[in-house]
Amino acid sequence: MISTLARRRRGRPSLADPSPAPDALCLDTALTAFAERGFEGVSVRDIASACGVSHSLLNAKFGSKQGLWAAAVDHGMGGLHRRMTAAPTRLPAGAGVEQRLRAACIDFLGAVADCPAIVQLMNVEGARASARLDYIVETYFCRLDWPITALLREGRASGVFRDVPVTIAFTLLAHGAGALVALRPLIEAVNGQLKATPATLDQTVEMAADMIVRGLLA
Amino acid sequence: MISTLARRRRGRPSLADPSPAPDALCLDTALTAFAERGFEGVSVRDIASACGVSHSLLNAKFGSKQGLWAAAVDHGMGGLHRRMTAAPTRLPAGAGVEQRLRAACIDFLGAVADCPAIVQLMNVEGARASARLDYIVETYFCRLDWPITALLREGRASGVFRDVPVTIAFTLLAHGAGALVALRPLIEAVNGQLKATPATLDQTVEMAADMIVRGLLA
DNA sequence: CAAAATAATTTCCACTTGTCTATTTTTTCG
DNA sequence: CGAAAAAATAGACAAGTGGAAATTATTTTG
Repeated sequence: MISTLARRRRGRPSLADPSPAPDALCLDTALTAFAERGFEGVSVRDIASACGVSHSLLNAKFGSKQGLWAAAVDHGMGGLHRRMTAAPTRLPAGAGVEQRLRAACIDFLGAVADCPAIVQLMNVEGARASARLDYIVETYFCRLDWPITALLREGRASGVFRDVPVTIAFTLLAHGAGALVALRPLIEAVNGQLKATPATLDQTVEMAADMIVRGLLA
Repeated sequence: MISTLARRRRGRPSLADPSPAPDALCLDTALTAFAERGFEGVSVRDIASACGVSHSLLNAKFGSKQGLWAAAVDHGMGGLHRRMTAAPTRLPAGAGVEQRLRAACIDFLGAVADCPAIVQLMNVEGARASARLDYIVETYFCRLDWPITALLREGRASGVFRDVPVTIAFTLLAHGAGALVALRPLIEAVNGQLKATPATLDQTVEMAADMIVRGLLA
């Protein structure tokens, strides 16, 4: 099944022309659509018209709807992973693991706020077993080598954090605090139609990160 | 829009025959399907054949696909709300708000584990604004009068908990800890294919509830 | 028991879906 | 230039969709 999902782009790379821009637009559009409405709730034609191309082009480029989905997930996951491993917030030298985890959580939630689709996608695909879920997990969650999980392990090993499994702490962060920024339509509706400003969003992110770190302290 | 979603069941109550059982089966099936695959990803025919009736019967009983969705949500929300307000875990007399909140969280997560569809549904519908999201929020989240939110307010007022908005704490519980039991396909895949036993599930629930309560303590 | 009313199914319709096969447009480079 | 190659589009197809009417089965009622 994975091979089916991984096999895409049947055309040829076109040595001279890279032209990555329109592709990225299509993949962003596709990822958002798949994340918000679920795989079966999106049509290739919707995505195509949303970024101004014909549906046949998407099928030609990515082989199938599944191929388009996999390419979109790769695109989004790649961006998130790159951002999470590349730009850690500056901290005073010798900052403890507690302080570093807090900063990493805030970084992570900022990245999710900029691209909520990944969390939304995990919410949608994680609800039931499928070849797509297997693809995501095997491709991106087998080696949970993100900075945050490393910090969780470090803090646990050094006795600063209590003995909480990494999966639990990470899920609380990604799906709990993540929901605060990835499910903004829901949060804003519950909070009474008042749109969240960047300032209140930052405040929310800090509070949520704080709650998680405090919940871990020994 | 709400009137459209709320209007359903055009037939007549049939004075002699209550026959609620098949209806409940259909609504359970529908709720699970809508939660796992999203509104547009489910066909009325799928739901109908899954519970052994014709698709026209569902349309006749609930007016439309939207009506079926609203009825399924009402059914599931009603069940959860009833369970949450009716059966609090027995606690030693004079238990503090911290202990009561921990018990309430565990109760809540147990209810979610028994009916993951509600959390899954909020994950799916909360990702983008829609008439359906408005219906849910206006019908069930305007008055957040669940035991848990009352405890959050009580603990905050009495100074036992820090000054964390109820929305943040509740979201961390419902979507973070909730994901641990509602997104079990994802969690089990990440944890390496080992199916969660009831015992490990209880352990997970307790740890997650513990983390949230600790995160709130002043 | 027939007649009326209700419940449920079958049938139909206009429309959308994914995928495949032409066809047309654009680019490349001798 | 201008032909070969590639990119993009248009069109066709069977399968599936929500909805509503037509039809059959079942129950209620006088």
